[in-house]
Amino acid sequence: MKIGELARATGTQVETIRYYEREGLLPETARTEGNYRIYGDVHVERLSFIRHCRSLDMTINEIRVLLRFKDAPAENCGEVNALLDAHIGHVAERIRELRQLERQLKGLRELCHGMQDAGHCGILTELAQSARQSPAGGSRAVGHVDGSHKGSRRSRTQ
Amino acid sequence: MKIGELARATGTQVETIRYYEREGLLPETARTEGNYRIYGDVHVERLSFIRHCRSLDMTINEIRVLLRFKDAPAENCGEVNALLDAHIGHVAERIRELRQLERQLKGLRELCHGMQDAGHCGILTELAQSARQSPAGGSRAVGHVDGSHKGSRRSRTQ
DNA sequence: TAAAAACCCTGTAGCCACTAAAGAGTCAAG
DNA sequence: CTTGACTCTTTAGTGGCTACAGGGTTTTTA
Repeated sequence: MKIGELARATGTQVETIRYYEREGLLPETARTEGNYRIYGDVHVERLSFIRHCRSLDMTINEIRVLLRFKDAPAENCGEVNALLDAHIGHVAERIRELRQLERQLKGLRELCHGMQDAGHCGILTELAQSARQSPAGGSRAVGHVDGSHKGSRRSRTQ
Repeated sequence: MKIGELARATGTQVETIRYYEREGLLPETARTEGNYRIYGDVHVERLSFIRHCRSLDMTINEIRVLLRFKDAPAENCGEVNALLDAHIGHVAERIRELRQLERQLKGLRELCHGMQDAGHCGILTELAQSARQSPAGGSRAVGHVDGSHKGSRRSRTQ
């Protein structure tokens, strides 16, 4: 099959497939005479694996590690468990951070309900105070979970 | 004061201050004879405002809107409330997504507790299945809240 | 059979909010 | 007068794609 078919079979964009190849997640394939990439079932499975991992918000590097184990099935999979545990930890931590952030934002929102002039708006006044400990973007945790933007993008493009 | 002092006064990196100037969040300031930027208390307040907003995970564009209202205090602040409500909505939505993600990851983790060989690891096997509806990176919501990576960075650099 | 449409190729630039680094200039202390 | 701390501008990098531009190839349609 050609790249477009693989894209349709896995719900991936064509450019993304070529990107994964550049990144070494997918192998370089054979080409047709006209220089088109040719894929088979093995590629569908591998790309599904990658996309499934991405839907679980793993990074490309995390996926690289998992693929190494997939490619060497005799190895012990303890490291797979460790990677997953770490990832779960990061997600849990990000949830804690966002909950804290939500509390702060709601507290801020309480400061202005009316439609008065911006010069007396409690929100703007409060925000102008020197920032205290910043819990969301500025905490000191180890995780690698994103801030509050950028999630759920595919919806807008697909 | 010079840029380094402003940086210390607000807990911001020097490069970030210059970046905000380029982006138009901070005004271009007067310079010394030696071409050094000079700042005053007004800049400390404005930069504190910006950093406080960033610590609440607002985007540069959202902050731009808030600054417009700060700069025009006679305007009605209803739009400030609307912006904040939208932001709270995005954060709440990202929390829901991450909770769902956490459930999925824990379910996956249940599939392998032992230290068997990777060829029989339930996790790798499951991940190789065709991806179903992806709830985290692939949902179709409107929010702009990040995935599970990249949060809490300042810790590692400061 | 020829034209049009659909598909594919490579390479490059953009997104966001910074961060880092190169290479040069300025200034204060010893 | 040298050292070192500070500052300047410009450029490139981060992640995970996405979106062109400018071509070539294949398939469909008239």
